[in-house]
Order: sequence, then C-alpha cells, then structure tokens
Amino acid sequence: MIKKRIKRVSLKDIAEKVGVSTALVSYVLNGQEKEKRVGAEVVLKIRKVAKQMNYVPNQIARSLRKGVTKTIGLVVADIANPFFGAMARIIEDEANRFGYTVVFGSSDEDSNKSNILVDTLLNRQVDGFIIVPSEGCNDCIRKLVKNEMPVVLVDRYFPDIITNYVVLNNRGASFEAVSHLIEKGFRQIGMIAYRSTMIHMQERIRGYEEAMRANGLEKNIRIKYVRYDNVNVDTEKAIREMTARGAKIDALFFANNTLSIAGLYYINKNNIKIPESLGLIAFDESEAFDFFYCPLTYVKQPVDEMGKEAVNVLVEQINGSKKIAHIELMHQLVKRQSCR
Amino acid sequence: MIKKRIKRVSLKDIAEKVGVSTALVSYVLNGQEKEKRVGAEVVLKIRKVAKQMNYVPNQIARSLRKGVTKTIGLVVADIANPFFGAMARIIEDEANRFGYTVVFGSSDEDSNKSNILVDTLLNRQVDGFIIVPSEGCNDCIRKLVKNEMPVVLVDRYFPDIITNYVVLNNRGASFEAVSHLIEKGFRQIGMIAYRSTMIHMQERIRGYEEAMRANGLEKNIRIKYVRYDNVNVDTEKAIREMTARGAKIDALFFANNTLSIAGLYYINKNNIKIPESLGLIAFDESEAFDFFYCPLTYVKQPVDEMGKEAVNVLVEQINGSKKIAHIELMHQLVKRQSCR
DNA sequence: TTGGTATGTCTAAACGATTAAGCATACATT
DNA sequence: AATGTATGCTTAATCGTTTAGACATACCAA
Repeated sequence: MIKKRIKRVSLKDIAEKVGVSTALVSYVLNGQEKEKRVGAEVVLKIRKVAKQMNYVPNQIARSLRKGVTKTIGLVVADIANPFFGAMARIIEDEANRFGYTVVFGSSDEDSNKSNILVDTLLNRQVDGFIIVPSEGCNDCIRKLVKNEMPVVLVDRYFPDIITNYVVLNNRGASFEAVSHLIEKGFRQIGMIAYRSTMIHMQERIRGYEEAMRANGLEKNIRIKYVRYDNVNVDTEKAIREMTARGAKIDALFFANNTLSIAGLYYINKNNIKIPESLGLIAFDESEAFDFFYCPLTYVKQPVDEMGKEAVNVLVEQINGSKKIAHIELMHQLVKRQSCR
Repeated sequence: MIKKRIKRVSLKDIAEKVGVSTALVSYVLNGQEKEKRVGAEVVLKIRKVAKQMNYVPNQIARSLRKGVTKTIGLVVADIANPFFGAMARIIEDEANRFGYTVVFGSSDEDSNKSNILVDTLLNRQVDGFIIVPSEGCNDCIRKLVKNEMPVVLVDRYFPDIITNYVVLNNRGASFEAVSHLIEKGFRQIGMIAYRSTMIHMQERIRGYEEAMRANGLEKNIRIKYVRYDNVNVDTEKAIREMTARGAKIDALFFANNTLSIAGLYYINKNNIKIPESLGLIAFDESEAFDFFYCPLTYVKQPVDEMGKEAVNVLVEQINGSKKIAHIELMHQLVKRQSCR
C-alpha cells in the first residue's frame, strides 16, 4: 500500500553522496552551519550536492518532528462568493508573508459541514484556524478554544465564547445606512435579512431597528427573513409582499451581497422604479451595484483589512500570545443614486 | 523549539490505556479487525477508549508513513476572480468526495509566483496538482511531469508538454461569438485580449480572426492587447482608440470577464450607446453582464464541468492511470441584447 | 505424539527530518 | 605533562503512524 512514485531525494541521499551524517546536512541546509561548527568545505559540498540532486525538503517529515505545519485552516461560507473569495485572497497573501500555506473549505453555512471541515483540518494538524462560523457550530468552536488551538473568527462570532474575532461594526453600519435613507425622506423602510441567529445578521437588524426607532418610525419596521438555501424564491416573495398595495414600503435595505443581488434581479424583472418607487441600500460590494441602472448606495466592508487583521491576530496566537483580540472594523457608506 | 500545545491523544495513549500494542489499535481504528483477527472484546474496548479519549488520527504521521497526503494542490491565477472562485468551489466539493483536501494559491499570472507556489506545495507533498498555468512556467510544469507527479492543467495548457488538461473549446467559442456579431450585421469588429502567449488567449484570438476571414472581413481585424497588471488603463486606452473617429469599430469582443468588466466601466462612463453605437459580446459570466443597462451576450464556460473533470482526471492519475486526458469542453453562447 | 491450522497479539522497522548529546582530534595554556 | 577549549562530526532518539513478520496459545486430526 505504500505509494511508489519517483523516489524523492532525502537528506540521507545527500549525506551518503557527500559522505557525512544526515545531521550535518540538516544543519547546513537550515543555515545553522555557524552555530553547529560545520567545516567550510563540507558546507560547500553539501550545498552543491543538494542543489545538483534537486533536493526538496519533506515538509511532512519536518512537521511531524517539529509539531508545526506552517499551515492555516480557512473555513468560509462559500469560496465562490466574491466577498469570501476576496477575503481568501488577502488571507492567502498575508499568510504567505509569514511563511504559512492556506488550506480551505466551504461550509455553506451548515454546522455539520463546518464540523467535518474543522475535524479534517485538525487531522491535518493545521497550526491555527480562521473561521467564518456558521449557526450551530458553537460547540465546535468551543472545543477548539478549550484545546488552546489558535482560532480567529471573522465576519461573525459567538458572544458567549471567549476567543479572537475580527468583524465589521455591523450595527453601526446598518444604523448609518438606514439613517441615510430616512434623511433622504424615506419612511416606510423594509429590510431583507437572512433567517439566522448569527450575530452579524442580528446586529445588522438591530442597527436597522434602532435607526427606525431613533426617528420615531418604530411602527414602520418591516423585516423579511430569507433562508440561506432558498435565497431567490424567498427574496422574491419578500419583495413582492413588501411592495404589495396596502402596507407598501418606499425603501429597502438588504443585509448582504447575495440578498442584494437576488433583490436586484427581481426588481429588474418587475420594472420597479429605483429610486422613485423604491429607495435601495445594499450591503457589501458587487459589480452588480455599479451596473444596475440606478447605481446603488451600499455599505462597504473593509475586506482587505479584515483578512489582514485576521492573519495577524492568528499568527500572534500561534506564536504564543495569550491576549484575546476583539477587533471591530469600520464600514464605509458609499452614497450614490439609489436613494436619491 | 518543539511546539508545546495541549498534548494530542495518540495511538500509543490508547494502546496503554487498553493494555495492548499500538498495532492492534491501528488495525481496529482502520477497520482491519477482521483481516488481522483482533479479538472481539478487544475491538470493542479499543473503540470505546478511542472515542472516550477523543482520539483524532494524526494525518501528518500517516502521510509520512504512507507517502500519501490525500491533498490536492490548486494553483489558480487569482482566487478572488469569480471565475476561479467558482472553479475552486467545485474542485473543493469534488475533491472532498474522493477524500481529498485542497490547498490553494494564486499566481497572478506570474511564472515566478507559480514556481514558488508549486515548490511550496511540493514540499507539502501534495498527491497531485490542478494548475491554471501562467506564461513562462513551462519548465515548472515540465519538471512536474518528468517526475511523474500527477498534474492536470485547466483553462489552458502548453501544446509542447504532454500532460492532462481540461479546457474550453476556445477557438470554437470565439468563432461562434464573432460569427454571431457578423450575422447581426456588424462588420467593424474589434477584439480586446490579454497580451499573452498562453494558448487560451491565442485560441480566442484565432477564433476571432477565423470568423472574420470566413466572412471576408480580414481587413477589418483589429486587436488590442491589454497587460494583466494594468487592465483598467490599457482597456480604456484600447476602447478609446478603437472608437475614435477614423477607423471606427461597430462592435467589440472581449476575451474574458476581467476585460469585459473593465470595458463596461469605460463604456458607461463615456455614455457609449449599446448596441446602437457598439455591439458587444463578453466572455465568461458576471452579474455585471446581467445588470448592465443593455444585458450582454456572452460566451459561457461550463465551469462546473471543468472543475469536476479536472478532479476526476487527477484522481485517476493519482490512482496510477497512465493514459493522458485531453478534454475540451463546449461553450454556450448566451444571446441577449448587446448585439441587437 | 506430531504436525497443522486457526486465533490473537506483539515487536520493530520504516517514513524523513530535527537535534541533544557524545566522541575525537587538534591546539593552546599553565 | 596535564588540562582546557575550540573544532568538526556522528549517534541515536524522537515525532505518530503503518504493517510485515514473529510469536504464542489453543484446538483438531492423523
């Protein structure tokens, strides 16, 4: 059952060729020839032979011995979602700067998948995790934390679990967005959110509610919840209901990129006039927001910063830091024509 | 220098607790209790203790011993590009089905970065590669192939290197797109492509040229080349020049998603009327194509199929297959309003 | 009794690197 | 001559698995 590929060159091969022990080869190839007092000619010879034999160190063996893999496990909701794709890219670059490689997995917001992913990555002895946690994976995160596995949560976190996180100032972002709609004269403002107990959603909802209340519009609060695995159908239904004659809304606030885009498809299909019939504010970024016939005002997240901070915090944790980082980043409200 | 984390439970710990050798534990936990004739009560006890101690096998140790890591190395141009993000997602799912985990890296179309990535992944002893090769990394791919490392190239390949690939029928796709423009009455059709010798670009260009020639329009061939690291500026300049009075084009064909979107921004900014002043066909998919004021006709790639096929071919290679797969998938021309 | 077969378990090497500790030798110092 | 110290290299254990092969015991058949 042992794999038979072209036999890779090992330290031993070099050692034999040069006529020394593997220890010397290891010292030299790790740049410890000074401390370990390796003879000058031997150093040169080892270097030469290593290059000539095309030696590539076996990171697996090294990892086993050192108990460190120089690998980061990344769990996102869906790598195909541009928000997470962009974040993954930043994380990749930043991790590389520190000598880490990234292994990733998509959870589809499913706690079961998340669990499996985390276990797989644990098997593989990743040195730490960056996780976009899903609803219901509290225990899984708690287990990691209890085992002192370095973990940084991003985009969301669990208030009852003490661990590092890097998130957006979601409530404030939402508050500003909705306040902006109100300033522009909208009163019947509806919101479309994921049906999720996760804190990022809850905070965005809370920000909406607070902005409404702060302006005496608490009676106008209308929130529709969409299931993650049924975005299109649920979003269409939500908008249809909210724009039906009767309790008609005059503006709509979307809780994230997927919802916004689903909404835009519906709005286009039904020729709803933006901003005359309906003011809009979206969340996250998308080219769709730029090319929609009436460019959207949206809440922009600092994805780059989020990714970078996550890696920085994680690397510190891996290096033994004990202090817990709770980072809340600021949004930016990009104002355009979708709310006059 | 040895890492001190919470000590993970090992086979030995279980063996000691149960009072047997590690061999038995290994057999049982790998489901070989029948073949290896392990006593019935011992089997139960090992299972119980393993569960109770929360045992997680060390994949690193197993990999070292077996010479197999159950890991696939994925090198794309940029994981943040939705085309590659979508592909990564498919590859992830398909790889998981076969018990593989995916390690990824972005090359930015840079052969140097590609080289470093491949070396890093080699260190980590991945069982095989799925690579979107960059210009100039011929040697790097050749080296892998020579060492009998399982490799599948996607999106593009090197005609002079014998190895597996899964690509689009690029020339045909381009040919059909441009023919469609011609059918619709356009004659002065320009193309915007990457300045790249890679086959996918060359084939898309060739398809364009052939369609032009097939319709006696060879004198009208106008191609502008854009640098990967300067897309916005170069694309703007290209369109400006092509639409300047004098040798004015009446339609434009973009060679991929990034170029299309850069072009659309320029077109919007300059109020160019689509399709009246300029017919358009894009390549790849994007929500931008749907929300652009005049929905774009575009060449759709079967990303899912491409990802799946790549994994399937790779797994076969890893399992020892010697036959080389050259797979060309069919595009789909999605016809909408941007070319009347 | 002898040998054969079945059953159950263990030993120890191997994967490839790292690294503490030990062994030689040469040279300088008193 | 005795001791110290610098230099240069080797030995062997270790990380956590896997697995071929040895070993031990029981039972049955001839």
